Amino acid sequence: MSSSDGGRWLMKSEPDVFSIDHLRKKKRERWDGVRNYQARNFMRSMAVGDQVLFYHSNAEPSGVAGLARITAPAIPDHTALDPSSEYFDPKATPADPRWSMVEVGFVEAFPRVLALATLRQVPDLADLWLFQRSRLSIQPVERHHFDLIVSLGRQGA
DNA sequence: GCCAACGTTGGC
DNA sequence: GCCAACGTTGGC
Repeated sequence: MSSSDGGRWLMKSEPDVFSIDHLRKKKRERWDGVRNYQARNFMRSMAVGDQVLFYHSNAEPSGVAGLARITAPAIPDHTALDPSSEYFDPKATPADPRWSMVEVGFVEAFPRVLALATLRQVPDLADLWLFQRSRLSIQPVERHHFDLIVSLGRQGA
């Protein structure tokens, strides 16, 4: 896979809930349950084919576990309208569902998770959003950052 | 399990 | 519209 002209993103998931191996088995998954406006707005700006760093959060170790890509653009997140869903939002309505989700497809898993602690030691990654915006679950990634992380991840760094 | 960071809510 | 209280995220 070479660099495309599309967008590049980092998306976090807790591997106990949904890991890169879950995505590998399912091939595609709807990224529902995002309840943060900034993250939602980034999803709305995604295009099919955009590349994604799949990040394991709250993990041992936390870090980038592999690559995914966007396989369907943002549509309303129906879980916000479902009272039985843990993601139910009483303020969401069919006319204004408030929240969005994209579909993500598996691309590859790194030989091992590229740990956050390792990323922090790479000088060229010093201004990665991940370090400053640690609570933002979906964020854009600069091309040079993305390519470097992919290179390190494939090496099993 | 602790706690810092920070987004959201709600009283005023 | 400010801001204190509260809840959540996520590293360690």
